[in-house]
Amino acid sequence: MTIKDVAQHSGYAVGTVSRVLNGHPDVSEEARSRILAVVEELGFKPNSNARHLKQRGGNGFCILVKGTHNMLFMSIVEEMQSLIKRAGRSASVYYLNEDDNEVELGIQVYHEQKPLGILFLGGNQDNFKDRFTRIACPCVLVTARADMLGFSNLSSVSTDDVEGAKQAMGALLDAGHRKVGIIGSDSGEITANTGSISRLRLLGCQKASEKRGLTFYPQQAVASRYSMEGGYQAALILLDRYPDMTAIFAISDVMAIGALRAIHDRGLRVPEDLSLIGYDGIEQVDYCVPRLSTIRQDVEQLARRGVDILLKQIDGAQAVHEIVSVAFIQGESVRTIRA
Amino acid sequence: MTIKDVAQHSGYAVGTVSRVLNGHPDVSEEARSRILAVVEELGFKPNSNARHLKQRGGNGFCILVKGTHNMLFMSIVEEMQSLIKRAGRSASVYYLNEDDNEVELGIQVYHEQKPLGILFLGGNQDNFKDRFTRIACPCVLVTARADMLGFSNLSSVSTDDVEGAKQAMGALLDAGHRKVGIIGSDSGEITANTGSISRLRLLGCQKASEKRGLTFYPQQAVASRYSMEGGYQAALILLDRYPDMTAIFAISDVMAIGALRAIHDRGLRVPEDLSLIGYDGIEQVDYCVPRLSTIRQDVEQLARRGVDILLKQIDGAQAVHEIVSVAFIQGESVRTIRA
DNA sequence: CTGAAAGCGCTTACAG
DNA sequence: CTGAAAGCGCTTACAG
Repeated sequence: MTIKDVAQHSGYAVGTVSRVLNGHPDVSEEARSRILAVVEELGFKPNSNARHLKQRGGNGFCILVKGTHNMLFMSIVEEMQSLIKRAGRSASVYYLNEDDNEVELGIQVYHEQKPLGILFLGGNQDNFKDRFTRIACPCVLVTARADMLGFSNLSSVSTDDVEGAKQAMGALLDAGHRKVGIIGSDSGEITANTGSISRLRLLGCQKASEKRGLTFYPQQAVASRYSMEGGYQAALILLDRYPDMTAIFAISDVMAIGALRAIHDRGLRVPEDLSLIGYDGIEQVDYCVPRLSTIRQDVEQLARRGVDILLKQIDGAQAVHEIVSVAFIQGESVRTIRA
Repeated sequence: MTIKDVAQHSGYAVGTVSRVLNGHPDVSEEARSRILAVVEELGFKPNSNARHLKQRGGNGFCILVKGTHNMLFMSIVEEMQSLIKRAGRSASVYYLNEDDNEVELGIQVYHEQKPLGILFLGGNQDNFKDRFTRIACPCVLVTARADMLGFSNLSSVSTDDVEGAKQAMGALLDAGHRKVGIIGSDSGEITANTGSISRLRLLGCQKASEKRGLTFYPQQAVASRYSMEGGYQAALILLDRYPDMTAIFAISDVMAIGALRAIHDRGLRVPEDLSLIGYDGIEQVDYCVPRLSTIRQDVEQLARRGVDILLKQIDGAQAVHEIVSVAFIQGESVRTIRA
């Protein structure tokens, strides 16, 4: 069943059928209705491979998600899909592991699907630096910054990780905590010149401390994967290492949830014995006992701005770099202690 | 950058390049290495549209996931992706809401991508009954049954929902509970002739009760969405309705997690005041306080069998219908009470 | 407004 | 083992 059959059945040439199918204006009403009738009758569906071969490229978006168990990303994907649908386009989603290279997958997808644009949820600066030049379609990196990468076809929408962590750490410090353990994901040098989210958040911790005239020791931080199990293990390490610790800041909620259980398993209680604060604002924190305090990333904004910017870029706009604000969410997991 | 460029640079004809690219055996080692070197050097990527045009259809799989926040499905998808990759194929994933029609999306995807096969994670019998005939490629429905649907290109891999629920309910009854509330998703008639997972699980509850000479009242069950919030609200309703209830069985873990918080908010404790058991075996139950007892669905088996069956079907095998066993996982959320 | 024809980038019999 | 050529199903200048 091809366009040729439709041509035959309708008495028109394949070119005319193609024009009707693509809604070109220069076709007679008669031809249009006759052909459409045949299409309907035969149940004809155009072969998209053939179509795209000529049109050089697909008409959908790709969303590459780094981290298969990341609840925050899940929510963003969901939101993005409905936005993309509303814009009359389609999207296919690819997942990859935290440790895999999203840019390599991007290159592959770019060539296989020839998408209109790609949305990266999460990403590592180094991967982009190395190989992103291989991707020539409009792209947006979401939740991580890309401004200092300087690619003309790569925008970014991120949250202010330094500020968010500053707020989280600040909340603990202001509640009187002085011995704060941190569950991070990366124990490299703390600097703003790197895109590592973990480091940016550690930098926020440092700033919050210094602002209050306190010293921040990078050694307070333990590395962990972005998972409940990772948080669980990291919390155990912290508990062993710092017996006088009174609070933990986990740089993601899933880690915090793991930590919550670890603390419980050590016979301690949150917040009575130990305060705990997470980061991300995933739905699940509201169902924890105690409800976790956290820094909420605005899922809706991240999704909306990401899709919006990509759409504009496809229409020829320049790459832009936006930062979406974060908000402190008060839970039940932080106790105020007296000096 | 096309296969033609590679041919030119390597000094071979396009046909030979194509054969190398596709791993055909009848190429000299010399040609192979020379061509591969050029491919590498030029960074050539074949145009999959052109490739598929000839091959009549895509070479990848599609995974349609019903429910964007379903942790169980997330895990299955993850597992499937690595299996598909290992089989030398690719997969793109599409998410749709719990209430949307997966078969309609399937039809769309079927025409747009011409996939080798489609994996449905979750699905509603009625949707399949109505429109599945429009999909002509091999398909597998995972976690729901399709045996009584009788489509020749639709296999299924499911778990024994009746048996699983029977075990869950049985565990509560054997622990001495007599007033058991149920959080389901569907309040229709309980029968085995429907594919509704909720109803099958309710049927399991009924069987567990009757086996012990107890009467089961469908009114014990309250409907809920498959979400934490749904479970939270449903638990509140149950708590109001059955003040003498001593246990709750939620037919999914996410519902159970919501219920856990609801019970806490009513000033009750699990398992001291109320026992609780979930279903699915998602990772998160292990980090709850208390750790939730649940029925574990074998994610790995579901994924492995699903992909396997699809692969075989693509090679011409008939549709099959398999059932993967479930296991009771002992947590800390069920208390034994004396009569 | 419509048709005939070239061409998209690849695969695959068919010769040799 | 390799090349030349036909053809996959569609789109789109180019004529008319």
